[in-house]
Amino acid sequence: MPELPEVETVRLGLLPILKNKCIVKCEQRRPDLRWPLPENMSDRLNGKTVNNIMRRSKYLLFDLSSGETLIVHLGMSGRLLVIRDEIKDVVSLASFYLKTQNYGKHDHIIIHVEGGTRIIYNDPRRFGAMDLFETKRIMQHKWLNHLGPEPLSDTFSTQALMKILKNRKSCIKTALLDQKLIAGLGNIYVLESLWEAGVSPERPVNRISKVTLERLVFCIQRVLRAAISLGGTSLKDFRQVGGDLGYFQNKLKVYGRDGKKCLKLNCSGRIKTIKHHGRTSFYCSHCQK
DNA sequence: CGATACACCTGTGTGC
DNA sequence: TGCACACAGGTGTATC
Repeated sequence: MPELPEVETVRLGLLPILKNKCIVKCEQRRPDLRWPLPENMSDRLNGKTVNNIMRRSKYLLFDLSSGETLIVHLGMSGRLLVIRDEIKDVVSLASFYLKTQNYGKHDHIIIHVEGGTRIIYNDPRRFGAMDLFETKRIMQHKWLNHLGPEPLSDTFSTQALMKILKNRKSCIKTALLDQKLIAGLGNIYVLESLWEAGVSPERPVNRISKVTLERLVFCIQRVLRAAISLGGTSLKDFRQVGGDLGYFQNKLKVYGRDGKKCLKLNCSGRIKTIKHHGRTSFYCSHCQK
């Protein structure tokens, strides 16, 4: 679910709350998410300060004062939510106690930060994952070491994309979803970018001109930037850290618009769906070639 | 190596 | 109302 813009939205939301703050307690309400949680996670987090929060692809990287980095992936349904507890008097102390007893079914990990703030990791499907790894070698971690360029960094360009796609035979949609070719795109933003660029998801990568690839690079970056600026896309599960929805779902041009009129200027087509490898593509066969 | 099928989970919506 | 089934933003692994 959360693609690059959603993960970046979470990062930006957590940064002012966690940067240079000390973790005072970590509650684990189950031993695993998609995989087992890191060994002794509580002990390795307690008393550590969050120096910074970075992002690589769809992974959040919490740089800790211990020399380790906490890696978090939200999977399909993961959320990080901030709860601010203000303990001022006896009444709030009582409500604080009540709230701590009142976690939801899928609140799996609760990180308490100095000052009474809690970060809750909630994930119904548990496709998310966490790990702790030495910060100095963080990019060698098995979840990160094969990732392609960040689409919003200067390592990504038409030249880079041409090189990445060279000698491939797959269709462009499959290629753009492949994290080792380009990092951070998922089903929504791949389809939005392809619509914007006028390229069919089924177009074989070896039959795309340089000019078209140039347009595609531009469209990918434009869509991602626009989505980040609106706090990501909330179709179902995604929330910003304060619980607010993102707003980019109101700007989607093809995703989820099956049977509706294509929004491209002067295009008379209708949005169709096709299945690739178990994943739905939305596109307009009239203006996407 | 590249492409594909499947697995991991729960919640929700649809059709009967 | 109940039940079966399809489907959902992701990604590692096994297989050819």
